[in-house]
Amino acid sequence: MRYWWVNQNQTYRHEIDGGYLWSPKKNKNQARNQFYENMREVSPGDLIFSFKDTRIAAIGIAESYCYESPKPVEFGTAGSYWENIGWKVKVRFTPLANSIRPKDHIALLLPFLPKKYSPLQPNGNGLQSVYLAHVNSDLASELINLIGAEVSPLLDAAQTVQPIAADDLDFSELQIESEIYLDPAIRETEKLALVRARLGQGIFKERVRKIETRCRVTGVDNPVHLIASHCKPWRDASNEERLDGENGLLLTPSIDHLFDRGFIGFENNGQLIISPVAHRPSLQRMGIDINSTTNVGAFTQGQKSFLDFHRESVLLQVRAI
DNA sequence: TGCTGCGCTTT
DNA sequence: AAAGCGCAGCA
Repeated sequence: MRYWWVNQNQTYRHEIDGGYLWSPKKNKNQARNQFYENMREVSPGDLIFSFKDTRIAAIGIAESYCYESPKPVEFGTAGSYWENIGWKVKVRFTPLANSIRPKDHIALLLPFLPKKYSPLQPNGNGLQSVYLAHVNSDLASELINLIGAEVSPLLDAAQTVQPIAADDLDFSELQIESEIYLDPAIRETEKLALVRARLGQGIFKERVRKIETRCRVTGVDNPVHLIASHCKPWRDASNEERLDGENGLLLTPSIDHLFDRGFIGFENNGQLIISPVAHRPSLQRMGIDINSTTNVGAFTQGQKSFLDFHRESVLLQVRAI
């Protein structure tokens, strides 16, 4: 289990009631933001300290991994400068009776604050620049001690969390699909091709097959068992990119799932990347060698640019700068 | 609501 | 070095 700290002054009510965390992917100026990147490394069962009005007002238990999701409409004017597509994690929050004020205990906490990306200033005040900060286990123990007995049942609950799937991904894709159907500017044949491309079939798959011959991970080469998986996801791509053969890999269904949801990825040199949040035993049962490094071979120039997007925007891993 | 602040990234 | 940015804190 890992521990996190979330600043929720502006969105506390929405996120607590809605049972989620949401962040943009990038700053307004497209700069990288470590506190948004951290969303990608949350796992079901992680414990989240919710900070609001100078206090830790609630504790959350993550119930899903991170996934791409549109900005919640209920935010209204809060964070109006945030881009429309961001990261979401499902969380069950429990408000605290003893909502401690970290500043009152800063002498105790100070030794455990990290040098970088700390959620607190040395004087105990919060920081506007923080959204989701990592909390090391020493700091977490101190906070849990200060809050007291009401944390125990939450810690127990965290041990037995049943991970929830990212159900609103389907919803937003179906929304895009109906927009395609209604668009008079798209020919009927292309509409069909675009819809089939979402499922990794049709013209898109035929185009991918001109570049790829087998599942890079399992080696399966019978097209019956292969799905054309998008490197730049269908929901993020332009219509042209949705049908671009360079934007696809032929994968068996379980590998397609792992790649689509960011549990695995590929370096441009062909090296398989395994996300730190992935459940290793499951990956092994899906036929991935988790004990040694795997190289799946070279990619074309076009594939590399789509794989850049996948690592940057889908893979559940905080990348080095 | 607006003013000040700090830690971080980018130029 | 300097500017830009952000789920803070305070009046």
